[in-house]
Amino acid sequence: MTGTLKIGQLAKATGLTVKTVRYYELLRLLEEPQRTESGYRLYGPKDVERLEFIKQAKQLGLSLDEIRDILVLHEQRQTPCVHVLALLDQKLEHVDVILRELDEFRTELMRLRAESQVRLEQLPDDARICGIIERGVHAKGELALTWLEGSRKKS
Amino acid sequence: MTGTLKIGQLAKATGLTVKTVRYYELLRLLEEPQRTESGYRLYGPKDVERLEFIKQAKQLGLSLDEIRDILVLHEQRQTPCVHVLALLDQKLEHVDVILRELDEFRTELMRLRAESQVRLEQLPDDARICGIIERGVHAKGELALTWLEGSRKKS
DNA sequence: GCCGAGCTTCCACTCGACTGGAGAGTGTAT
DNA sequence: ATACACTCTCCAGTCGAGTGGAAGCTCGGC
Repeated sequence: MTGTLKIGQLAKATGLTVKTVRYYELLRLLEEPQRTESGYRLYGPKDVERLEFIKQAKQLGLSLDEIRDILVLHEQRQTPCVHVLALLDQKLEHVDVILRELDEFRTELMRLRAESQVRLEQLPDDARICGIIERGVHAKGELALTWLEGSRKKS
Repeated sequence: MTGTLKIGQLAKATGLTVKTVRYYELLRLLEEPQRTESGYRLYGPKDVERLEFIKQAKQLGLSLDEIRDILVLHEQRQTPCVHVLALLDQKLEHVDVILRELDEFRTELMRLRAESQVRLEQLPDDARICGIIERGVHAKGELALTWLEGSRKKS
């Protein structure tokens, strides 16, 4: 119990925000911390470690739900590694599918782009709305598209 | 104005739901339709065409906002093709970045997986929480990860 | 005259991982 | 004594593209 940190210090130490730390507690990713008399949360090095773990796991593409499952296994003194390995295999498969679809989609976009540049010169203005789009896309890539949409939030 | 369709028929014709059609109207992707005396929406072939256009554009990874912009250009009798071409170039660049990051991430996952399987045999139980995760990830792939997260909704 | 399908509006909810802000209490430096 | 930073709880909002459902018209057939 050396080094009791208040939430702001914990946040700074881990590079998260105070809000995020409290949010993780709400989702039971962190155990309920000790409190001062006045109700301030107090944290120790184990909490720093735990948050670092969570950050790493997020980097691996695990959801907070999945991370909590791992943490629960750990609390029950089980070794979550086998579980984690299966999870990673799943992610890998997932990534493979997206990679394949995205590559196909890329090819499609390239094709469309190349074709359209020719067309812009040849037929300037007889398309209904926009000939480029109306020429359409033949790749299916349901999954990849969903992700591309999702990606807009950060771009 | 031949072939006036009610909303359900339009939906069936385009493979969308009634709800979605009304939603697109709300977002001003469709013009306000004519109504019957009793208030039912009435659509014509131009609307079918417009919805097909929207579907195609979505397949190309455009957002409803982007699609509306294109449609507005069209309504102002401008040719949106040049605009669209720029948009597609942007998408393409976007996809390229994701592809690169995702590939890097895949490599990282593979490495971790391979390493971990060795480790599972060698050191069954001395990790803090889960050695696999704690060995960490060295690829950065901020963008790719965001998308992987986004992808969970459909999986 | 009545049933059911289809239409209307309006409001709320979904998903995930937060973020923003109000209003109140606490801790510390001047 | 007071300013200011920090903390507390609680509620609501964000993003995008819809979906769900209630309450109430309307249309067509029997």
